[in-house]
Amino acid sequence: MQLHKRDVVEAATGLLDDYGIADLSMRRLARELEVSPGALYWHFANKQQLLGAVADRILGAVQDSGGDWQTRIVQTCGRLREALLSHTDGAELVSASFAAGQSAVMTDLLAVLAAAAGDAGVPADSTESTARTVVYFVLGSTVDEQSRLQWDAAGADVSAPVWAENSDARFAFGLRLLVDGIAAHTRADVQPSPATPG
Amino acid sequence: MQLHKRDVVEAATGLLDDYGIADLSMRRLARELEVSPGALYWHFANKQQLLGAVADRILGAVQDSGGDWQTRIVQTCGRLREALLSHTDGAELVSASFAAGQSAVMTDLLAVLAAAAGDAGVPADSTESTARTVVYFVLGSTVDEQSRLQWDAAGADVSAPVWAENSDARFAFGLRLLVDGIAAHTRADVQPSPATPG
DNA sequence: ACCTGAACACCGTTCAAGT
DNA sequence: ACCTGAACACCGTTCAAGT
Repeated sequence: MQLHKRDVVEAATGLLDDYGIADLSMRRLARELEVSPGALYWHFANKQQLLGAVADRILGAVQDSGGDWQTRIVQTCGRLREALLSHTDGAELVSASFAAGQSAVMTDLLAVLAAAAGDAGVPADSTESTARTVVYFVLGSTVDEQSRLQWDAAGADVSAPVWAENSDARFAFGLRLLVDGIAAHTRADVQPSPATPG
Repeated sequence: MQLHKRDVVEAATGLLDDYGIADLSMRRLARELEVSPGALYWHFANKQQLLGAVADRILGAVQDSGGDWQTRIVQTCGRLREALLSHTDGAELVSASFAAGQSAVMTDLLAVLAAAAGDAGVPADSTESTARTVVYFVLGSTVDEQSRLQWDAAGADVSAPVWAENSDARFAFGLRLLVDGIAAHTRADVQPSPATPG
């Protein structure tokens, strides 16, 4: 029967979960779907685009939450991290798709974070920089965390749980640094930086 | 004559500068050096390790600077960014090597930033998280900036200089957010976060 | 000690030709 | 419209054998 975009993305996600990003190749995916490699190129222009679709599938459940700007940022980032951690190499895949500009959901998330920054009082011409800074942190730290996690799982290291227990706290700390930075940059009564004129 | 590690790294850097990371393959590098592909594996265990050596070459000029903690962070990050931008796909290569734990210089930089955070008054058990958060920002934003830069250079887009003029400011803004966050987290007279007890 | 030659087991992508 | 078959131009890595 006919091959549909959704089947391809689903199979790709399965391959990712079971074998990791290194084994997620167009040829292997085609084999899994029992089609020829060329068939995939009828549905997707190239591998990057297909990976972008997988990224968006992974990020499906991450939407805007209510509350004040701090809550919105913290919740969005927390959900983003959870989504990445729930798939093998999820952080690496989404990170690459984001860098390649192939994830529509990441673009949406950027807008959500920028809006929160706006509500915090960040000047309009800096809300996107703010949002990107937050995203760089979440992606960077989660890639790190996940590579350690998976390395430990493979090696069956005894000291693994120690790392794992700290990773929540590490993430929360970095995120708070950013939220506090946004808050500081926004309060008129605090001079944010010695070099700032006015 | 004999092939030395340094010659290999130098040739790899040349290939990177001239053709980008996608064309920096072990086989192509071997061809450039007029040796067989297998020869490279006498000097380097694998491609990751070789890329790590290239990363460290790129980062050679980034050391610690004097001054107070804010100056040290800002200068270190500025030099890091400059080093990355001065090689084709430099940010992407160093980012990958950092994630793979193959860059000794990035480890040193992390220590420099952690020390600066300590001087700022960040508790000892959080200086590394702080340093990593800063590094995630520099790598993430510079990967972004460089991909836009190189895309514009390839397309000869007229609106390219507009982006370029803003990228210094965008980088400075994100970095200030982090520095302000560190400062806020450190001053006893400012309650960093509503949820913080004590 | 250092390198060659040749192999192994793969890649992404294209495209004429088929149904 | 959708897919096959086969090709093109590559990869990273290993390893017996040579010098």
